[in-house]
Amino acid sequence: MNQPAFPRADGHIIADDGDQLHFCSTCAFSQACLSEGMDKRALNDLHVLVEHVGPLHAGDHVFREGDRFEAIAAVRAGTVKTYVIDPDGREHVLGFHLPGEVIGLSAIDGEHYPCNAVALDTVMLCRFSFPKMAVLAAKLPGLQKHLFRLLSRDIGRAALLAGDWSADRRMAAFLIAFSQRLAARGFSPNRFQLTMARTDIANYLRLAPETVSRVLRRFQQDGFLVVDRREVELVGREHLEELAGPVLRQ
Amino acid sequence: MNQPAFPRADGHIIADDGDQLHFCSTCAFSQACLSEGMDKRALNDLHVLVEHVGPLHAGDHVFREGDRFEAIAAVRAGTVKTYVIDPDGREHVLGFHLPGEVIGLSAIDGEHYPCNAVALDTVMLCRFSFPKMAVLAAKLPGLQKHLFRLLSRDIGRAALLAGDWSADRRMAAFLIAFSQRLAARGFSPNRFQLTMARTDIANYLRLAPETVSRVLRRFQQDGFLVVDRREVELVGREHLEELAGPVLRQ
DNA sequence: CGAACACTTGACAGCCCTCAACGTGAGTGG
DNA sequence: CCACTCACGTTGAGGGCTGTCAAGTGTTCG
Repeated sequence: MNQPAFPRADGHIIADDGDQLHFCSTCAFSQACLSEGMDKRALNDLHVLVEHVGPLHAGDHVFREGDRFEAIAAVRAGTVKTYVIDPDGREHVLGFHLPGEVIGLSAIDGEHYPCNAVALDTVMLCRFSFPKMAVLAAKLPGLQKHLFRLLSRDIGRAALLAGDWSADRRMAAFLIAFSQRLAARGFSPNRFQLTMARTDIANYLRLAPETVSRVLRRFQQDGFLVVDRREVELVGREHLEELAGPVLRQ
Repeated sequence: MNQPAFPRADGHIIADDGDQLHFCSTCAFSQACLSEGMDKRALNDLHVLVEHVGPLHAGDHVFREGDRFEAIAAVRAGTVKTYVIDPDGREHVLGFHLPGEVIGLSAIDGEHYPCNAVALDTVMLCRFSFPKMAVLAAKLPGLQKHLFRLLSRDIGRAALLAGDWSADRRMAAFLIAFSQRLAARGFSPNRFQLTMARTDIANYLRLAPETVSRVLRRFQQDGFLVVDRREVELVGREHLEELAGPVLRQ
């Protein structure tokens, strides 16, 4: 029996709400814990740490730069953008976080969050006190290993888009990576909604919004992509993958 | 009594060699362990994991992309460069690792190292089996916490140079960050040797080698810097820090 | 001493940013 | 229902930063 803890977010990507005895199926931790053969008691230890948060609405902040770091959170539904504002007032987008992904990891080293996290649409979160989770990780090798891997993965991910790639390659890499992450959660890989504004994509890819617009138009003219406002369809996926290959190292 | 396990690397930055009972004073782990009040037995547990490696010479690889991941390593002396080669044969430098810093963390998520690591000069390492270290981390909360922080720190560091900064800002940020890291290990902050080639700096900063050369020349003309081959002196440190500020978020 | 390599310097071009104007769609209030 | 507003997105013109290409200089090492 599934007893939602919060109202369902209409029209937004969400898998399930979990309940008192089960984790959300898309939870960043459930897989790790189940596959590591945790016993029921151990699983329950982790489960009681979960604090469901939400729904947050577009523009609501999950945390702000400088807030005291206490918890990491797994996105359960919606999209979260992490960003910083530089001294000139320019926004730098650090990442977009989809259901099943974890935010707040970069705050572990320090007392405070080093960036802002804002909901781009209706967002539901599973919040975990990090100190408590660390204590539990010492008792559950599977959980510890999973945390290490999550952290390690983000190091590699951050290095990805850091290369000096052309606007075309960066845009293609963004689309392919977004598609792959959606597919991993069971959503359609070739037709999906971009939940963020062009400006956000631009600030993430280190491009001007105008350049994002122009590249998307050219992709469409060349027949790789169909764009309708924020909805995209990857028609010529092979070509996009070829462009993205060097960036994503695939 | 200090009984070196390996010949000292002449002329290269090195603090001490550690011995059977003590860690190297610059070791990435010793601080954490000591400050967490580990008992002697615990400290010894960690100590027996250490495997001293070296000396490696310029051009020797610590590991190569695709090698099976087994261990992380703390640099004890010298400089290690991590890099990947893209399909077009271009080299992308992911980072430079100075004494006291740890390499291999990005490999934790996966069976194999995702990049190459090569010695730029004479390098000494302390090698730690990661599986064994993880087991120990479950017993030593201080060690676990330290590992989490090391990983978290690298996420933030990777995001730093990812921004779209001018060549001047990137170069200044590189110099200031390098200086700060040297200073943290007790070396001179304002006069030091760049242990890597201009091309390496360029591949790290996503610039052409010619641009690196031109920016350094201009910095010198403007009186912020004195450059003699690979030796640099930060004369106008304030101005460099001002340039680097937005990049380093300081 | 010669060769290979690292580095520097200059000329030129191209990618992408900036600036500006316009189009478009969603939400709002009359 | 419609006009209005405003944010978002698109399109065009022009320029600047930095990459590319080429040549020359300096240094190291066999």
